[in-house]
Amino acid sequence: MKKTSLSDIANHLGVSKTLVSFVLNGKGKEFRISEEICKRVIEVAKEMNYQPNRIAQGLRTGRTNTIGLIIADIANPFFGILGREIEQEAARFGYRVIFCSSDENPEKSRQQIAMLQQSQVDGYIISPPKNSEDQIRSLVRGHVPFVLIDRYFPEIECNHIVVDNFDAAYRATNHLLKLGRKKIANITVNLGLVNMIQRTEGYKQALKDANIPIDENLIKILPFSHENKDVAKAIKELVGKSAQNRADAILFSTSKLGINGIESISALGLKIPDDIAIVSFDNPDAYKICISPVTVVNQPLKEIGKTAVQLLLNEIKHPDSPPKLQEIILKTDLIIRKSCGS
Amino acid sequence: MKKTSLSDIANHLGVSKTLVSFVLNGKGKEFRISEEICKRVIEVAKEMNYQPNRIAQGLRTGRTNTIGLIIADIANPFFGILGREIEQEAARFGYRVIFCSSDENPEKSRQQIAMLQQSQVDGYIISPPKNSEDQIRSLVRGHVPFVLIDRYFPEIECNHIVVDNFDAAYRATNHLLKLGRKKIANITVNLGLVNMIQRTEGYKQALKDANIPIDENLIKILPFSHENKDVAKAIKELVGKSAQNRADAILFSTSKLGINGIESISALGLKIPDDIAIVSFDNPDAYKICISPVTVVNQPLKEIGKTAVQLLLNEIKHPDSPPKLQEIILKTDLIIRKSCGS
DNA sequence: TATTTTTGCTAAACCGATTTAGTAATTAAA
DNA sequence: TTTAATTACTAAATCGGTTTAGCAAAAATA
Repeated sequence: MKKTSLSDIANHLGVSKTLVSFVLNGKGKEFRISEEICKRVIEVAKEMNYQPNRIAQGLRTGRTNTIGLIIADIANPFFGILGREIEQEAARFGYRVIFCSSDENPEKSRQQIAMLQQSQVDGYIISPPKNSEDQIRSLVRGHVPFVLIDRYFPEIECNHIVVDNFDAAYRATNHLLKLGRKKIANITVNLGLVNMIQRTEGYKQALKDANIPIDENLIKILPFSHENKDVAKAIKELVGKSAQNRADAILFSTSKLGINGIESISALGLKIPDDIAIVSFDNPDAYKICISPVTVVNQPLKEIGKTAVQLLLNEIKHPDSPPKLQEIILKTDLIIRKSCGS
Repeated sequence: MKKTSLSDIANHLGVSKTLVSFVLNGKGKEFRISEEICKRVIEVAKEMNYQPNRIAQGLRTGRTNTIGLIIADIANPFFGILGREIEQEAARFGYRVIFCSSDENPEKSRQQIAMLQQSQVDGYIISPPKNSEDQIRSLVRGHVPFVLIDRYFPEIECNHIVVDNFDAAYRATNHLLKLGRKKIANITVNLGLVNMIQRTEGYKQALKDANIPIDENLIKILPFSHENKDVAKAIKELVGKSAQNRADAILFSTSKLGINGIESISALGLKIPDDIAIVSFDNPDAYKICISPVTVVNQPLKEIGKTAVQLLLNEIKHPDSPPKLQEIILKTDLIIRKSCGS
């Protein structure tokens, strides 16, 4: 019942384990092992159900065929779908993925990077939390292959794959403007990361270009660890009875905000889109079946995941090639449903 | 910039790497290394930013502190949340998790188990697809630590953690009966696994106990890889205009079915709960904000995940203890919202 | 004083693969 | 016939740790 090792096969055939290793790595020709022996080795390996010990392999070669993935939270469908794509693409190339949820906590991500480093992963795909710049910089210094996704730090030169958040928010806001909305609010979260900031910037620019003055009261930046009640409060301030400058539309910067927001809007007895129009980033199932299906900024998750893996594997395979770093900015698409009226 | 190894520390201090290993493993006392040297070693290890090579450690000790997780699809929030709990609990005990999505495909799960075996994982947490009995049996034969979650094979004796699906469906159906529904349908999926079968059994039993004859036309078993249109067809047959024996309630056995189902119901212009009441398994966000928030069978995902890890680690730590296998059956709770009327 | 025990430490084997350097036997070339 | 080249293979080092067995010096005991 014990596992079969290279030596077991070698002993069984009366040859050296060197030979067995060569053959099973497809280097039989290269090292001119006779056809006959090659065949026997492969045969016996199958018979004895030989499974190479990747840990031993990894120790010797320095490559583990494993990549480390650090995202905010795998339970969040946004990262769930992204994680799935990454897992799938990695598997295509024979790579395993160790998943880590950092909860946007830089201390956690620091520990996770250390853990992954000890595990000798070949590279990292990271969605870095606020205040993790030093961690990323130390990866750069260590010449460790890695790719950032979803966000990045403008001051650190490194591979990253993100969407054009400015453009996405601009277009979403414009969509609301075109449908006649004038008092457009933005509910976002204080992540302190470029992606969120750019969303609000895009929103502002669209208003500016439409000659609508920006009303800071219509921009609600919630604390990172916001709960339902925080969103409810923001909604009340924007569209509640006592709101002075009632909003007629809301752009939600995340789907978590949007889902909570819709709950609050319903609780206030308001109708979407009649009383209030909404657009949200991300495209969870919830938006397809809710009271009034939600118009969303859809991110190309499949492409982000695939590209991240490909970029990373390219780095891994060419460790000392000229460091032509890649900044990939993908476009989003606006899926128009019923939440903005027509 | 090269990584620090045990030998580096040893050389730097002019001691043996044996000593350094002892000290850093907290065995200084046990092997009576002098206080002074212990202190120096720890000091220097920190100074040189020593990170143990877990791969080398794993090779020697035979334990990698890694567990393999095989689920249907990490992009599915049900498994996303479960995966998250497992990752978190594993991390508490210093374990990493390699995530694999099998897509309910036994060939994929077979490959994934082989891959994980080669990676020398210490144990497995598996949500086994249909027709993977042989794979599970071979784990049993190999005395490999593992725990099944969400489903299991009644004919294979092994650790598993599931919910009482029969009871859950029974109670959900009863809830509909108490609210006066008579023609209750069940839309489920042909996974061929006990969990789904028991849901339909619980549903049937509740009807029997209420002296309502079972109408097989009201039970729609969709193919595993069902799409929106399959659900739409089933819905049409149950509540469409030309339906002869119109259903007045539906129990959805998964949230994927339920979400698609609600879309179809809306498309037909029917109102929930007036025209049709619904109850669904699982508790995705979507159900909280949809037209009429959905009454659901909520599974204790946190507990399933935590318990699975604890059970597994217990197995891993006591490899040859009496194999007192655990069959853990957790209760679900019915969260009552508005989709059944009142 | 001689012997035993304890203290503080190290050498070397080992885990299971890869890889470098090399060797004996055969064949080809000079 | 001698030398060179080729063929078919192997021994041993290596990766970075852990672990077993053991050794020299000091301390304790007889």
